[in-house]
Amino acid sequence: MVILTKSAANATKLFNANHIKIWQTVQAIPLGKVASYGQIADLAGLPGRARLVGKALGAVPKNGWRGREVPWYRVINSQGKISFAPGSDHFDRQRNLLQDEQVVVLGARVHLKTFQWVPDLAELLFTLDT
DNA sequence: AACTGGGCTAAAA
DNA sequence: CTTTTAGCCCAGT
Repeated sequence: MVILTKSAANATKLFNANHIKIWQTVQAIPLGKVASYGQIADLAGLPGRARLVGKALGAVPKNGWRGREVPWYRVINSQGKISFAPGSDHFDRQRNLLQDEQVVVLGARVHLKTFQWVPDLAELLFTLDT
């Protein structure tokens, strides 16, 4: 006998699944590099869902994921700018964390030509793993 | 079943 | 180079 429960629990699991993919992809961004929301969405297998990446990063568990930190602050928008309002607490926190790892932030801007993560094949395979 | 507003974006100006 | 425009997707209400 077969019971397919399309329950709320199941739905919740699917919802989290996308968040988890996003967190894992963000964990693959190397120290000192940044990526855009859209780039993370693409790498996570969720093309077109840049905004979901923003939401997922706002929902990162306090202790990280699977015992590792999720470097949410390495994700900025496609223009190379921090998306939080300049001067806000969030903005300052993100900028400080980036500068702590040698990423140069001028105003709200990071020079993508210099600091954007460009994963090679090996790195991509690694993220597809877990 | 609308409706809204986001840690967005590509393209145009 | 920067800013604006017009989509976009989706979770929460």
